[in-house]
Amino acid sequence: MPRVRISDVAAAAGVSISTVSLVMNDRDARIPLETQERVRAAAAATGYTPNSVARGLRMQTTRTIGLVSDTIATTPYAGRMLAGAQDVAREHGHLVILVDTGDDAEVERDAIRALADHQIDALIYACMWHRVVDAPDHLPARTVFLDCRPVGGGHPAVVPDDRAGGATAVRELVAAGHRRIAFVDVDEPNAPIASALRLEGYMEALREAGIEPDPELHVYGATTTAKGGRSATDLLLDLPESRRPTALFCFNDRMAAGAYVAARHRGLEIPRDLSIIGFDDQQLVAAELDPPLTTVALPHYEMGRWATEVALGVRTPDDPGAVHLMECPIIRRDSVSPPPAAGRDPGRRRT
Amino acid sequence: MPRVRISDVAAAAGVSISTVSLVMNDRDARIPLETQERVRAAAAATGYTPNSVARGLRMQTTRTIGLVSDTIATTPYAGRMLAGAQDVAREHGHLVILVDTGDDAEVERDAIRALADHQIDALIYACMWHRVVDAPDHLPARTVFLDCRPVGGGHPAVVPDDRAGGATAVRELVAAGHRRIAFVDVDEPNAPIASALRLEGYMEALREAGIEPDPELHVYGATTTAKGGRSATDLLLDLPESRRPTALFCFNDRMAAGAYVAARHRGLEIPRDLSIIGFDDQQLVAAELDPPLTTVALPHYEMGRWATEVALGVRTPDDPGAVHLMECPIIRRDSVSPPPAAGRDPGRRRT
DNA sequence: TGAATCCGCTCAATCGTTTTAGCAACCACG
DNA sequence: CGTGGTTGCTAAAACGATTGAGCGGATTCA
Repeated sequence: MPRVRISDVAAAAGVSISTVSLVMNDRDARIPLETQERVRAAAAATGYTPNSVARGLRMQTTRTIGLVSDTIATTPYAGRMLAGAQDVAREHGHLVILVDTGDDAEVERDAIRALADHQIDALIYACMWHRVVDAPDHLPARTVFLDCRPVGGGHPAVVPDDRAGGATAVRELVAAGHRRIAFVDVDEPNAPIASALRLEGYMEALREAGIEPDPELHVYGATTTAKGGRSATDLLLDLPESRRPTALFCFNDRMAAGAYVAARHRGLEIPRDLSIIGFDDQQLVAAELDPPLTTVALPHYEMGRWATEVALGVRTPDDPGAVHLMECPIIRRDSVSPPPAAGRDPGRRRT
Repeated sequence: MPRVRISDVAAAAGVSISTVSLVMNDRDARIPLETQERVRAAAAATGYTPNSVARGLRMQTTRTIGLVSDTIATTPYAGRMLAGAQDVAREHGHLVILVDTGDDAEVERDAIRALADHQIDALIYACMWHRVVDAPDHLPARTVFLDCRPVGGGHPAVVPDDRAGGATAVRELVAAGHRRIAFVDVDEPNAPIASALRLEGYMEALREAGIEPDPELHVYGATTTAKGGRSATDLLLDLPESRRPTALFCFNDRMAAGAYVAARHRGLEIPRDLSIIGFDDQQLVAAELDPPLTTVALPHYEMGRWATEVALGVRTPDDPGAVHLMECPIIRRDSVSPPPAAGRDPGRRRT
């Protein structure tokens, strides 16, 4: 059976189409309550709900927002951004049209055009991880960048405060009493921008604590995977005992997982013999590690909310030109403890 | 600046709106090439692309599909289903409007209505994991179920073939020479339907191999997490040596990860002393485990494709009433080997 | 008493397309 | 020269809503 239209309601209520529209959107206070009741009753009886396409054409607003991303929806990393975006959209009666481009520029261009053709009210341009992007030319006026930042600026953007997050992580280790703190970094040809930022935070926190950074303690893995973390950690643990770190700040949780296996292979117990802190708070790895990993969370949900709120115009950035930095909170689990007492054998063998 | 409309193109080309529409959709062969060229040139010059909302109103098809799910997009488990759905949608010029309901029935109802109001061409009702669902009443005619199946039937549905997948896993272990194969199951109050199905497959493969199922080897964890897997595995490894299994088929990869830690705590080496096979092929866990886990993959991507293809009408199910079962392929990594030679000490200590 | 205001509603235009019916000019044919 | 068919295009009616202008009657006010 076909959808019921406003004309059906009008017929049922014995009034004109205009009247139905007026009462449904209560746009005209002059219509007496009795008539209003009649119209509402007819609408309810027929099960009428307005056709959003027709309304979209007339009103020039579709109550939809587009969200293009490289691979957010289809990879397990940043889904919480979507949750934030969707929640805000729902709260304001909007729907979100999602396109994952798989990082293909042509797909992306086509997608943005298709979205514009569909008259989306706003566009969110999102990345899976913090990047600075060379954004396409013809973006809608209402575009906001999520977890990335356009080279030229010109649109609101929100990214995690990786620098501050790095500092937070290192401060946590300092507070536990560590002085020899390593940074397990990544050495990819195009390392993520977060790498440099977290390093800055690391340096900052060391400086704050009056610790002289030891270049020897800044090591690199080839990739951001467990494998990369493991090989980098091996470098550290190969150091003579006195120069070895007592704590590791790993670029991310996966690398931290690799650090766990490197430590375990030498019979080191975490956190007794070695404290480890990660970054990202990836549930599947951080929470499942043994012991569960203390880490700094990427505020994906909050960033998704922020971006959508400004896209919808319900929030205005303090400084519309600037990139909004979102705080990365620390998630305390069980991989950090005070360093082994100086001079004590860190324990070659498990009991 | 406002969008360019078809009337702008018509003016630029010096023809009527009808003509422009006709050539853009090449709907009338009678228009001479010369005029066609002129129109196309004008369209290109002005940068015209048709307004999909207006077209949607006129054509009664919006070239969008709705995808409602419990929490697919926002959790790291089943994102590949989205990838499959999106790829098919894109291949056919469609956009997908995504709503994660967070399993809230009211949100779900509202979302389905909102999608219907937006005149989606088809609806995909998806779940994060294989379930049989009590689907809402007023679903669009074109609805297909993805990774779940409506109690009453009535719509096409696709789910993984968990039974066959379970059999595949166990056959792999049998082929490696194992005879004492345990099933590390889950004992949640409402255990996933996949649990019973994979058990069936387990039984089937044992029977096939002429192995008498040993009830002692069917153990339960409290949850589908690593913790659950670990405690269930402990039960198995507490068994006297002669009754202990040489291989574990774990309900999923996370439980398999738990089995790894249980084994490691007893100094058992995988796969030398104990073979382990998982289910789901969750990248973040299966591939990162040490050694990488052999597992049976959930065909998320293919299911997403299938569902979307039938939703779009480009594929017709062989039996439209039946639930389509999608094959679960085995992913061989390094956690399965032949059992330790009979009588040999399985090795209490690492070398 | 005449003008102004209010009441309760409806008319008709509009949003930007697609598509059917058909007009005017021309040609061919008997 | 009338008829019929083609060619090249256009007018106008949808699609389903929203909304400003307006209409006829009753009431109020000067």
